[in-house]
Amino acid sequence: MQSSSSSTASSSTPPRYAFIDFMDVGSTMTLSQELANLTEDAGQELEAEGNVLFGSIQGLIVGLRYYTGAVNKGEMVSLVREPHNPYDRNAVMVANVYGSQVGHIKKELAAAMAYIMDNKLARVEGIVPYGEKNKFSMPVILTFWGKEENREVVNNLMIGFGFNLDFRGGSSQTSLGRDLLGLSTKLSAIPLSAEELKNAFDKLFDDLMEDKTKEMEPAEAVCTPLLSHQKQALSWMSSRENSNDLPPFWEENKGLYFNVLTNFAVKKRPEKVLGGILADDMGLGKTLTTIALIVSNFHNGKPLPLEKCKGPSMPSAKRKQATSKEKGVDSEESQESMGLSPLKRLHDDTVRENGPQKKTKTTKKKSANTKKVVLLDDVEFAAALECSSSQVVPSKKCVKKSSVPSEISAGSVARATLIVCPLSVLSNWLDQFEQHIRTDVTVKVYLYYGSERNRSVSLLSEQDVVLTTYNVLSSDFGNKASSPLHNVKWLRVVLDEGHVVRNPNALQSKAVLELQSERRWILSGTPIQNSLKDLFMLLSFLKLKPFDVKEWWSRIIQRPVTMGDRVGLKNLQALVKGITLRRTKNSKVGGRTLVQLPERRVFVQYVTLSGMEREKYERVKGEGKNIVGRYFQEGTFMANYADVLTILMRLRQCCCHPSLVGNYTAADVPGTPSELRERLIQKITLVLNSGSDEECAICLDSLRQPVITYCAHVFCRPCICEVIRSEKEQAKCPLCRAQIKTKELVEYPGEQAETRSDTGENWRSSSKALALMSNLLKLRNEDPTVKSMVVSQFTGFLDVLEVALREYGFSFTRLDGSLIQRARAKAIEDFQDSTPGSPTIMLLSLKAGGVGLNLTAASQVFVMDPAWNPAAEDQCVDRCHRLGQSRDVVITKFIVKDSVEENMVKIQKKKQELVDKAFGVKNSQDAKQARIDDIRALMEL
DNA sequence: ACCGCCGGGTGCC
DNA sequence: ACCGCCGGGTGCC
Repeated sequence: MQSSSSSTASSSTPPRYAFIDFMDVGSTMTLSQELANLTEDAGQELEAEGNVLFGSIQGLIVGLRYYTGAVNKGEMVSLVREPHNPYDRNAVMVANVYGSQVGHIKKELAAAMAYIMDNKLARVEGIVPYGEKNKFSMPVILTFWGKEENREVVNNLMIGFGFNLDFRGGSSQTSLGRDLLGLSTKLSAIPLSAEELKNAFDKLFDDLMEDKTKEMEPAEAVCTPLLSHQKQALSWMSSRENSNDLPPFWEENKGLYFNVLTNFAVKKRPEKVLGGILADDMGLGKTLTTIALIVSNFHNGKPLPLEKCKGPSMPSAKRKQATSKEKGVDSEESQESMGLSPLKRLHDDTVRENGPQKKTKTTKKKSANTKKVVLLDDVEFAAALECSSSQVVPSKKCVKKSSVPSEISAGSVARATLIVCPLSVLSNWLDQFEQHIRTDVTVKVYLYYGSERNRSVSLLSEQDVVLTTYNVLSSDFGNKASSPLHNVKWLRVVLDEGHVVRNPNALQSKAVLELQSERRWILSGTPIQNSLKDLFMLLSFLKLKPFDVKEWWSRIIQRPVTMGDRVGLKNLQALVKGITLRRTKNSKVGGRTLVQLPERRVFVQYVTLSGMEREKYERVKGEGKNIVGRYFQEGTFMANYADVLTILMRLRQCCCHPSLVGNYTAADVPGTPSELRERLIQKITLVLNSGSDEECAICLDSLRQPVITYCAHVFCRPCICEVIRSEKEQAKCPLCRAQIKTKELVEYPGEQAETRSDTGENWRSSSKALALMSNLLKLRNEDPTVKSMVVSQFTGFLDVLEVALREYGFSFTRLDGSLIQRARAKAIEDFQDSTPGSPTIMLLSLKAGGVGLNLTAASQVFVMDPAWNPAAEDQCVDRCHRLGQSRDVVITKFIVKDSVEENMVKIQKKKQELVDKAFGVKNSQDAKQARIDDIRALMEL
C-alpha cells in the first residue's frame, strides 16, 4: 500500500488555483496542461472543444425492433463503434440519451464512418429528426465534428464511400443547423457576447438562496446553536434529501415522465437525485451544517437514533481520548498513531470558530482521566466504544465485539455517512464533531485512515460517520483487491472541498463515482474552479442524468453555453439553481449580511538590495540571460522550459537571500545513467520546490507520488504507469513523445533531500529579512499579542528567517510541506493558542496547508515574495481573514526594487486586466507567444 | 416491411 | 428454362 506520508504534501494542497500559471493568471490552464496541449496528441481523448463542424448527412438507424431504446422527435442519440460485432466489424451502435440501445447505423454508412471514428478524425453525433414511431428503422441526422485540419480527409473518405457531407446544416443560422448543434431556436438566435457570457458565468453560483429561507432546527444532539443561515441550509439540505420531486427538467404528464431538455419520455418515474451542492463561502459553517444534517435527517425525516451515554454526562471527546489511551495500554501497535495522530491531538484542542460554549483543556483532561478508570471496569462498554469512536482498535476485536443494539444496525437500512475530504481538513472534521455534538450522546465516527484502518464492510456500515481522505479512497480503489468503502451501501456520501475532484479521468474521480449511496453531497466554497467543465464532474457524482455522461453534458449544456446560446445558459442556470445552495460573505438574510468580516488592507513595501546582494543578483541574472537568450536563438525555448523556470526561480531566490542560490547546473550534459539519475533527481526536486505547485499533465491534479521521466517531465507515478501499461512498448511521454519505460522513472526522494542552504552558523542577513524583522519588532513593541503569518515560496528562505527570529527572541512555529500531518496539526494548534507565551509567528510555505486551514490567530500577513499567481496569495491570506477573525487584517508584501519581482508584479497586473476584460480562451499559439513574451520581459531580454 | 431481397416454383395466351 | 415472372418467406449489425 502506498504510504500515507508520501501523499501528505500534495493532498493537503487542493489545487484551488493553478499556482504556476504565471503567463495567464486566471485562465483555465496550468503550465503542464498547456505544454500538453502544445504537444500534439497528448493522449487526451478527442474533446469536443475546439472542434469545428464538418457537415452533416442523413442516415438510417436500422434494427429498431431488436432493441428497447426509444427516441422521440428531435432527440439526440449517441453513436458508438462496435469493432467486435460478429456480423460487421464496422458496426456503429446507436443509443439514446439514457443509454438504451436504439439500433445500428445501416451498414453501408457504418462502413464509411468506422474508419473516421476509429481514427478520431471526427466525432459523429446523431439527432433523430422524425420517424420516432417507426418500427423497423428511423432516419438520423449525423453531424461530423473535428479539427479543422481533418476536414478535408474526412470529406474525401465519405465521398469515397459515396456520401457527401452536406454543409448547409453547419451555419447555425438555420433552425435545422441550430438543432443539430443542440442549440435552441425558440428564444433568440442572437448569441451571447463574450462579456455577457462571462457575466452570466460569474453569476452562476451567486447567491442561490431565494426561496431557500425556510429554517429548520437541528436535532437535540447538536449542542451548538445554529445561525439563521445555517438553519436555512439545514432545512434546504433536508428537503433535498427527503424530496419526492422529480429531478430537474422532468415533468409528469398523464402517467408519462417527460424530460423537457432531451425530449425523452418514460413510463417509469426517473430516479430521484437526493442531495446537491452546498457551495457556501468558506467560513459560513458548511461543516457544522453538514453535521447537523447527519444527526437530524435520518430516514423518514427523523433524527439519527443515537446511543445515550451511560452514567453522568461524559463528553464524547473525553471518551475518545480515554479509549485511545487505554488502547495504548493493551496494544502492541504503537506506530499505529502515525496516521491517526490528528485525532489524538484534537482532543486537546481548544475551541476554535463558532464556539459559544467553550470547553477548556483542563476540564477535558480531568474528566478523561476519571473516565479511563470507569472504562476499565466496564469491559462491555469499552468494547462498544472502541468500535464507535476509537479508530485505533485492531480489526478482529472490533468486528467480534461490535454489538450495536440498534434496530437499524441490521444492515437492511443504510445508516452510515461517508465523508471524504482532503487530508488537511481531516482533523477539522473530528474537531467539529466533538465540538458540536452534545456530550451525552455518541455519534459513532470512524476515521478510516492510516495503515491500521479497519476494512470490515460490516463495521463500516454500522458507523454513523466514516471519515476518510481522497487519497485513501482512491488508493483503496486502485488496489484491485476489493475496496471496503465501495462495498458499503452508504446512506449519504459527502465530498468535502468537492472541487478537488474535477478531472473525470483521474483515479480519485472514478473512485468517488463508484461509491454506492442513497444521498450525495458536495461541499465546496468554489464549485467551479476554472471553467464550466468542472461542473460536469459534480453532476456526474450526483448522478444527475443524463448530465453524468460526458457526451450529453457537452451536447446539451457545455457546447450550447460556450457558443453563446441563451437557452443553453438558461438551462444551465436552472440546473445549478435546482441543486445548489450558495451564500457568500456578502449575502443578506433579512437585510443583514451573514457574517461581518473585519477589514483587510494590503501594503507593498519596496526593498532595496544591498551592494553585495545586487552584485550577486546581477551575476545570476547575467548567466540566466545568456542561457535563456541562447534557447531563444536556438528555438529550443519550450523544450528547455524546466531550465528556464529554474533560472527564474534562482533570480527570485536572490531577491530573498543570496545564500539560497546554489551553483548553476542546467547546462550540464547528462552522461551515464547514474549521472542522469542524479540530474533528474535534482530537477524534480527543483520543480517541486519551486513553489509553482506543478500539476501532473495526465490527471491535471497536484502531483501525487511524483516521478520524473528520462525526458525530464514530472508526473504522478500512478498516472504515468497507467499510460505505460496501456501503451505497452509503444509508451511515449505525454509531453514530448519520447519513449518511456516504467523502470526508467525516477522517484522524488522527498523534501529531506532538499539541500539546506548554508544558514545556521553562517547566518548573514538579507535586505528582505531585515525589512521583515523591523516590521515584526515594531509590531511587538506596539502590541506583543499580535500574531503574524510570514509566507514564502522558498522553504530555504524560511530557514534563514528562523535564525533571525531566534536571534531576536521571537517564539514561532512553522508549517511547510515537509511536516507530517501530526506535526502540521501541532504547529497550527500552537499558533492558534492564545495563552501568553504562545508563538506569535507562523512561518508558512505558500504551498503548504490547504484551503481549510484556519489561522485566524494571525492578523498580520507578510508575503515575502510574489507568487506567479496572485490568487495563491489571496488564498493564503484567506486563511486568517475568515470567520473567527476579530482584528483587522494587514497584509504586507515585500517587493525588491529593480528585480524580477517587480516585473512579475507588472505582468500580474497586466494579466489581471486582461482577465477582467474578456472571458474568451485564447488559442494555444497566442498563449505560447504570450508566455515567451513574458519571459522575455521577466529576463529583460 | 404498404418495402427490397432471396430463392424456389414455374413457364403462351 | 443457361431466361423472366410470380408470390411466399423473410428481415440489423
